[in-house]
Amino acid sequence: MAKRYWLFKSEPDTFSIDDLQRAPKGVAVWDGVRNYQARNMLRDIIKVGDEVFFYHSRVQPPGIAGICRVVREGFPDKSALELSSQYYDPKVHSDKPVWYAVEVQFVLKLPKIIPLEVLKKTPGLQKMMVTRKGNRLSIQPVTSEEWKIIMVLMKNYR
DNA sequence: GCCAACGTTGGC
DNA sequence: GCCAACGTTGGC
Repeated sequence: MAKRYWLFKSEPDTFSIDDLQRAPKGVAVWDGVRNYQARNMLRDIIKVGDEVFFYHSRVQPPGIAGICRVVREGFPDKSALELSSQYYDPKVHSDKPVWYAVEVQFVLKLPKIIPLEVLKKTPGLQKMMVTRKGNRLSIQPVTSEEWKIIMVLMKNYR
């Protein structure tokens, strides 16, 4: 099976690449995803070893902040059951999970974010979800071609 | 902080 | 099952 690549969005005020780097062993649960399309990818498609661009949204500038790797495949997102969690979902019961999480491990942090504006201008990246207007999906597939292009771009940001 | 774009909800 | 209303995302 060919290796898969992804882009995960996070608001750094909630969870940033620095938070991931500081976590024990650089490992953290990627939870709180409450969108069915993203859920399906977390539950069914994303596998251990897949590589992920860590994207910071709702900051200036938004863009790719680093890389992480999937170390645990889809499992029920417990935050949906926790009343105190901002991700609590009253329609979820423990015997029938609705939402799923994965675990990721820190790989690298870029000294400088690769801004969305640069991604938009880079040939070969115009079809990426993240560069398209109005896209809100927080878990996005990235093609191996796009991954390669961004890895080359990255040399200017480290 | 604004607001366009999108996903979800719920009345019918 | 349609679709208007609503809530959320996220760039700007």
